Amino acid sequence: MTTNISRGPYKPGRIREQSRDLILQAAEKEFACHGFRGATMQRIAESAQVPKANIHYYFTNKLGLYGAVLENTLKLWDNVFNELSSHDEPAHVLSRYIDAKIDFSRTHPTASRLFAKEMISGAPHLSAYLQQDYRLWFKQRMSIFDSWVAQGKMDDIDPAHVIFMIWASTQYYADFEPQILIATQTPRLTEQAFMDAAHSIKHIILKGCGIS
Amino acid sequence: MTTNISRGPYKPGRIREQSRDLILQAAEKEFACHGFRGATMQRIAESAQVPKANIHYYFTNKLGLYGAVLENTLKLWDNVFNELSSHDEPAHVLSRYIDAKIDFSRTHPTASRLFAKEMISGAPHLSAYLQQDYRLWFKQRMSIFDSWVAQGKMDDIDPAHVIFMIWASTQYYADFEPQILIATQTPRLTEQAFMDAAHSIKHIILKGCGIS
DNA sequence: TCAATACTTGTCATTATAGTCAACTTTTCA
DNA sequence: TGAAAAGTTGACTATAATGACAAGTATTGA
Repeated sequence: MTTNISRGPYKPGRIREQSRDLILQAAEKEFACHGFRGATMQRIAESAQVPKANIHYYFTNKLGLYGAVLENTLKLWDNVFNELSSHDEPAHVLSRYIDAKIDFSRTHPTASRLFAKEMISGAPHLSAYLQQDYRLWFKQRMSIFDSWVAQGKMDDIDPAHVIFMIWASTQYYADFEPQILIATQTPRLTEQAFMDAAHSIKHIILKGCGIS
Repeated sequence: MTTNISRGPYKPGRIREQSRDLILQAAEKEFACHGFRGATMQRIAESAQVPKANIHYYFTNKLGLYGAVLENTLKLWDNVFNELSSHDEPAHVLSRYIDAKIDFSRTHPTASRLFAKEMISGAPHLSAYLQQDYRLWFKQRMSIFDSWVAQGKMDDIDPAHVIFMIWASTQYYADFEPQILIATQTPRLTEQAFMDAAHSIKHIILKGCGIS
């Protein structure tokens, strides 16, 4: 960098933040596509258009970089998780949640894929996260479903499977995009395609659970 | 090998077949866990308990080995694909298909994960396959669904999304096993757990599609 | 039995990868 | 403005990866 024109006024830590973000973005793509082992620092550097040594200035090593990428990604996931709130009718709550999940698949496909790759590999770097917030979240949402069942607002289905079905169906549109594109013979997934998907998923899940 | 005791009578090509299988099995695990780039020939060799050079005797190179693994895996997939037949009532056909898919997730989790990893990476090694059999299969099944809709046997839902939902929901139990185990607080997925999953998925899909 | 074929494997060459380092440039702030 | 801090980067090292090869062993069938 020889100029500071397009960056606004300099503040301490500002360059740091920007460079880190640039590298993190490139790393997310590379890790999502090739996994932890398959990704290379050289390719990440090329993708971010910085020398490889620059990455090591901001991140201790490959694992540290991966950890930072994961941390970034988990923050996004948490936001979507929290869309599934309790203080409402099941139809409304689930509709909102499915919409939010599909929207996440549309706007953050690489984050979804990164998470999926990590899971398929046995989640070796996510145990800490999964053991804490995630389990609590899951437990709480399960009890919401249970109360709906008790109130006769939905069929008596194991809530876990309902949640898994929502997760699976919505993430599919990010993770398995190539398969969908070839099946549907379209060059890319349009916003309309995501809306259609959300509509179908909502129809099947709500009606399938006996929620009116 | 110094003996032939446990192998039965020798026939030309028999050793070849056995050694290839041994290596292919180890390779499937390694590729499923770490992807093409992340897998190493050395680890595959150790897992198969053969010297690395032995792998190169049976397979031209890493890509050739990966191709052989993929080919093996796709044969398994095709068998399950063909479970979705047309000559029956939708409830029966879809039930059978969901059962077959869940059964595949239970009995061939690594095959499922291998396929998932390949898809998430953009399916760089599957284009040939996806462009041929797969598209035809998909088209044909879509028209079956369309006829069901026309006959009033199911709701007017885009069949593509129904198929994607079935694929996503059933494969989830193989691909995202760690997430499920931690959520449900169980050490492993039992056969009963798979049966419960199939039951819930069938309930939601069938009822959700308005199939009686 | 024995030559031909099939299979095995230790060793090596080449390349690719993670990570280091010191020299250099840019930015800050007193 | 100028010294200190922050950031940049080319060149380097050590390690780990793919894959080649030749010398060996086992198996076959005539």
